[in-house]
Amino acid sequence: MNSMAPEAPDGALLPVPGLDYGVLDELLGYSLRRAQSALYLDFHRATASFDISPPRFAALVLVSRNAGLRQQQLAEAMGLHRSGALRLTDWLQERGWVERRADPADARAWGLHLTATGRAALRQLEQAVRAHDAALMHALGPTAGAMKSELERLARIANAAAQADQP
Amino acid sequence: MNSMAPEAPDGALLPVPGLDYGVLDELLGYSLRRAQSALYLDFHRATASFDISPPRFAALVLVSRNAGLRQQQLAEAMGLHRSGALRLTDWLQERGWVERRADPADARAWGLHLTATGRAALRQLEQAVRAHDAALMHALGPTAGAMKSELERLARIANAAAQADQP
DNA sequence: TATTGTTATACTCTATAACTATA
DNA sequence: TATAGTTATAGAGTATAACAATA
Repeated sequence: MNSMAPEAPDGALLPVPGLDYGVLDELLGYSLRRAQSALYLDFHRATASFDISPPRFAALVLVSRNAGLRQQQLAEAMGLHRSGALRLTDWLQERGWVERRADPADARAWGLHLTATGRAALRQLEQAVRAHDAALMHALGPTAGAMKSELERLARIANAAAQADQP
Repeated sequence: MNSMAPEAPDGALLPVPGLDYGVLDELLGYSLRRAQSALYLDFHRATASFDISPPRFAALVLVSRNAGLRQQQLAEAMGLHRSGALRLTDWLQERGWVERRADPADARAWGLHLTATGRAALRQLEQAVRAHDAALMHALGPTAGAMKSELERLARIANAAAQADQP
């Protein structure tokens, strides 16, 4: 294996015949985890020629579509602490894909911008990721669109539940 | 915050109004990621009084339902490298929830067993996790069962896609 | 030779805490 | 006083590689 991509799990999170999964088999959450694991492995396969990961890809897209984005905004968009957005930005900048420019409106902040190299990388990556996703939706068949909507609804429901007892 | 639970993400992976998500909004994979993020946060909230995480809970359930499980089998069931199963087992053993006993059939292997403390912890945890999951399924409404089946189908499809070009 | 487990190491992804500069 | 970013540190969750003991 000579890919430089981040380490993927060693194997699939598939039910092993003969093992008793107890409550796990009854949980919606565990089904979601199994699906997430499988999609992550396939994302990894589809982007194996790039040194990328889902959060790195998402950050690249967000910067490309929102030129001048600040690190704090990137953190909010990705559900991260600001220190996490900083590390992600460092990584993208080291690869020459993103640059920090002074923000004219606030001397504390950086505006993030794609470089020409970053735009070229994103063009290729986006094609690979779109193909990977389209293949999955095609294999799912006519219910794929409904599934995507239901996942969005589930995300809203679970976010509301998670925040219900936070201050 | 005085929970000892592992660090949860700082915030929700929710769409931020005014930001352009580009291709991300079109991807089934990103919808799944948003749902997974929200469920993870809610799992964390539901188990905040325990020092637990989804993989630790899954490992505890697997050991409880398959007494004498070997570390290698735990790794396979969870899609991990054997070194990951070792660390998970170390963690469960340090807390006194699981013990390693000599495997009578193979002197290289350990058989993993729940302790009385582990059984008591699992009883409480399983109750909290079941309640968390049932609340989500209830909020989803009559389509919840179908959603779970569709997630299982998606996992099978994506696993097949991921393995299609592996040797 | 192949398998089980261990040790040592490394990298990603996340956090917290204490700090600086600016608002 | 609050916010944007940085630095230093930590820990979970993964991996790889080299090793010992056993099959």
